[in-house]
Amino acid sequence: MSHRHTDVTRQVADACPVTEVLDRVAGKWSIGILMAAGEGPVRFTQLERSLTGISRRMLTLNLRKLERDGLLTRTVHPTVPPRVDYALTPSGAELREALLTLTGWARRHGGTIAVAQQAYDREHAVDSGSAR
Amino acid sequence: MSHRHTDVTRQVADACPVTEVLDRVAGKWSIGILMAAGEGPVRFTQLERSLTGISRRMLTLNLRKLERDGLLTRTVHPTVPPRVDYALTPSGAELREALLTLTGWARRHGGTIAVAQQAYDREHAVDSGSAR
DNA sequence: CAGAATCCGATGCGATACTG
DNA sequence: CAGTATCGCATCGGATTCTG
Repeated sequence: MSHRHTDVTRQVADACPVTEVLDRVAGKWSIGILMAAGEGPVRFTQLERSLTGISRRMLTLNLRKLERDGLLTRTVHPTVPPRVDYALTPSGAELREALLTLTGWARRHGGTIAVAQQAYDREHAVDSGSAR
Repeated sequence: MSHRHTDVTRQVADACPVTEVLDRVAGKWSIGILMAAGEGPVRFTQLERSLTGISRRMLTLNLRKLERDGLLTRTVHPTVPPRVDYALTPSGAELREALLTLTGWARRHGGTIAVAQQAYDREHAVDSGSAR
């Protein structure tokens, strides 16, 4: 992986820096992690339990990515057993605030969407038109 | 594709409906489309030009997905040549508002992130420690 | 406890060609 | 103009195994 910027995507990013930024929140877990980390310094296992269903692999990868983007800090306590705390940076905290607006919408319209989907599916199903 | 809810993910969605909703904004283009569609009724080609770099395929797929979610409407004018207008629904418009908060953050911190990444890469590079 | 490494299936997305 | 259909690569993400 390293630090490639997906060469092609870059051209788009030039015209729309927003897209580039959003790409790093696009993952399946990124947002959840930022949310969970907002409650203050959190440990690895803590996050693992908050994000029900996440694998160690993905947690680590996303954590590293967010750290690289300067959205959260990783503090290693040289104890035994090892202990690592994750906390949002100022930028990360601001992002989390912005995301709250989004999750707020999600809570308000989550049900609405499910209904809309079912209506759509009923209408666009293998339907012979108005047969029924 | 149809309407599978990725059985496993469902369990997570139950605990966190937010995740489920965010999944439909997670794509590379969804957000851009919602933004572009916010300016009022927009035509297919219009969108295609706004979202620099998008392929017809992805535009269509995302459009259909958003329509299915009840976030935008698709109006076909039976003329020749055909003409189709896309417009946000009330839900979609609200989502767009929420996303503005996010894109606002993006604009403020886009540069910050790039810097953070480079600093991170310099520090975590194939570095032999303090040799330098 | 907090990872790193590897394997592998599922999905995203782009390029291209065809259509009403 | 506004799609649809098919192909193929790249990335995402899960399961498993090994380590300091």
